[in-house]
Amino acid sequence: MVKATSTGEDEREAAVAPCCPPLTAPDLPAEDARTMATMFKALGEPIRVLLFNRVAAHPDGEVCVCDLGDLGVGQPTVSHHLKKLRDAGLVLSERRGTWVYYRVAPGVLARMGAITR
Amino acid sequence: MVKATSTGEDEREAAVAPCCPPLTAPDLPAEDARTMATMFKALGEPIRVLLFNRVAAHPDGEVCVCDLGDLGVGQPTVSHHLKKLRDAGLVLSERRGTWVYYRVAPGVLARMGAITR
DNA sequence: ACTCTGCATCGACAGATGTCAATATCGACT
DNA sequence: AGTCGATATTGACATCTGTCGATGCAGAGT
Repeated sequence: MVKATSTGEDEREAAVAPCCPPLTAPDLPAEDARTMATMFKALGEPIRVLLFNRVAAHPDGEVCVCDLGDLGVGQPTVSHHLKKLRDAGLVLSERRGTWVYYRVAPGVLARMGAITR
Repeated sequence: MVKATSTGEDEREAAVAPCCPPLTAPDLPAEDARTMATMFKALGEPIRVLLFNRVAAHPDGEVCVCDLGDLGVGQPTVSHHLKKLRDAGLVLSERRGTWVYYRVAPGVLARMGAITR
């Protein structure tokens, strides 16, 4: 039932919605600029880039948080960054028993690929 | 002679360099993560997305700063954001007489397109 | 030399952000 | 119920960031 860990309900960060003409098309609307900035901002941190990479590159399409410990920061910090990625709409999380799994939100990779198209 | 307005010489922001396997490839090196985060961070602001779009989408391949005034913030703020884009290696600037022109730095669009490849 | 115009820089300030230690929460298992 | 392990949340702190007004500076034109 993939409940997307409703944690970020009080975080109005304008998640990464349907979204956006290419960055190189004329007259990008201000609203699209905000949407794109939300996505870029979420990835504007080395640790979050690494986290997203671990999630996106995993063969199973998802990663257990318990496998994300070796990034040089503490557990609360990892959790904090995962929340940022969630609030930006880049990843979804699901609790299964003791562990929590993260996956890339649908459409995100496609939208990234469309940035320069 | 495109001098790239040497203003950002004291800003060690690790510009966007050659750079990087796709975000979706396994085991992204931490250094590449830092490089990519630099790029994302620079675009993690609505006004900078708009500025970059104005530059990237312009038919002449460059834009005069004098044509970037209608973004809802003051002139010093526009200048500040342009500097961020410069320091991140996303754009180059050149003074010609009274005006300053910005263009997308070579290779930047290609690297953006390669993010999901 | 003086003035004007375009853009960059400086100084200040409020608000956002990354980090950690401490604590809470949620499941699983006795 | 009670404990334990895995994540999330809270509170505090230092640092970073966006914005503005004021100022500096370079080129053009008089």
